[in-house]
Amino acid sequence: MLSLSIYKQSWRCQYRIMNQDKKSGYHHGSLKESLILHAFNLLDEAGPDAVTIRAVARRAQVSHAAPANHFHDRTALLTELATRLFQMLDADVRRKLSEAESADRARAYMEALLEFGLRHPNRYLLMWRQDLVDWDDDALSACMDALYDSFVNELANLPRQSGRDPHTLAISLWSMIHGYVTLRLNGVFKDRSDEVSGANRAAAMLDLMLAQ
Amino acid sequence: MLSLSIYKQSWRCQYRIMNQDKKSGYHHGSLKESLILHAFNLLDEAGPDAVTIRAVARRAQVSHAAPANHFHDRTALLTELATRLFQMLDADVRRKLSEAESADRARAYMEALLEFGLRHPNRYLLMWRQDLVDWDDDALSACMDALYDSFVNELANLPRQSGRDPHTLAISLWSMIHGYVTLRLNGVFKDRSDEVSGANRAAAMLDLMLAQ
DNA sequence: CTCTTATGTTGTCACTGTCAATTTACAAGC
DNA sequence: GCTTGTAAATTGACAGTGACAACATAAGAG
Repeated sequence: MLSLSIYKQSWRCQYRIMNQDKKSGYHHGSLKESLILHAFNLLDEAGPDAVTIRAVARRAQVSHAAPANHFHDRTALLTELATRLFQMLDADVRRKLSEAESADRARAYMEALLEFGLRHPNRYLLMWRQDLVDWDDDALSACMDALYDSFVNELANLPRQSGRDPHTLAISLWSMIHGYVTLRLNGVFKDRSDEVSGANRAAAMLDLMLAQ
Repeated sequence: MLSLSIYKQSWRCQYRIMNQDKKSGYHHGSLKESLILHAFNLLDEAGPDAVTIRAVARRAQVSHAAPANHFHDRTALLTELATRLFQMLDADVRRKLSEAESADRARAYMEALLEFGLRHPNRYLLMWRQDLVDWDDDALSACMDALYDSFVNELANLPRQSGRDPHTLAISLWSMIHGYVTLRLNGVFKDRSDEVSGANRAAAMLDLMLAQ
């Protein structure tokens, strides 16, 4: 019976790997992750509004009510996506920080935020859609808090900015980058004032704020 | 016959005034304006998502398909709202400008934007919802352009900023205020760092940018 | 008075989120 | 091995949405 149990176990494992995305039988095996995967694809392809419960279920080749077992709400699904996106952003920040020289650590934060937004427009838009995402969710707000707190910390350690309130500086910088990305993704700067390279514009903006 | 025409004209006028919001007979009389009025009410009460064609039609006491005669789309209705909101914002800016001293004219712009956003959260959110509003609409983009251009103009005339690129300065300032308002409306700064008064925080942020 | 057009009406379709009732798979206890 | 319970999927339904089509009526022009 032991061997049987082991066999079952390994079969289950193989089943899960093989059916990462396909259903063979009544149960899916790893539906939750599959739903998230397809939700991200839909998000990237067609924006937050396209990420409907039923569309995601269709892509996972599963009935329209199946996702309810894993996500109570549509909001719950989108909040899960947003939480993971904040984690991805955090990873980007850490990568940039590890490469940055000590003087440019604050800049690395801002650049990570900017690049993330410009590289994945729909993902960035979802992260800040208050009406789609539950900001009271513990996991989500924990990710947000961690990101913000480490940024404030970085700014407080900046030698030249010692006289300034780090919160004011943090909120100013964050607001500026976030505002710029948001306006740009919304097409406001489309053809205005040769808005070719967001990175160049943002660099000039950061110069305005940091270098003095 | 001339007198008849005049009589008809005045009767029509009176009819329109009397039935600003009520229908008496088959035709409404001034449905388009009534729809816009109720759409603004819905927007203020419950946000952009609550402004559905059918909900607006119900409030105007009219059938669900009636609005189609005045707005081809839901997008068309929301674009009309956004256009008017940009005009209101423009009026606010002009009012603030007329009160401002010459040194603080750029600041007046930013304060108008900030106050508009914090005073009318749902209106502000709608104005920047790329997925709900048609940014290629001529009337809308004309309003946007006028607002931005006059702001750049104001910054270019600032004596102390003569060495800087006015576009970079304009985009930086606009992005910062827009980002701050957006993040604040989304509840990001809810209890973080004593975010009590948006005006105070914003004043400190503007000091960071302008006063040096 | 008649004809046209603008502005309403009802009805329908496909889609959505959410719920209820049902069916199946899996695991644990005997 | 068999039963039993629970997790995870199914179908079906409901109300709400935007959009369209077919139709009705009112207003105005000739």
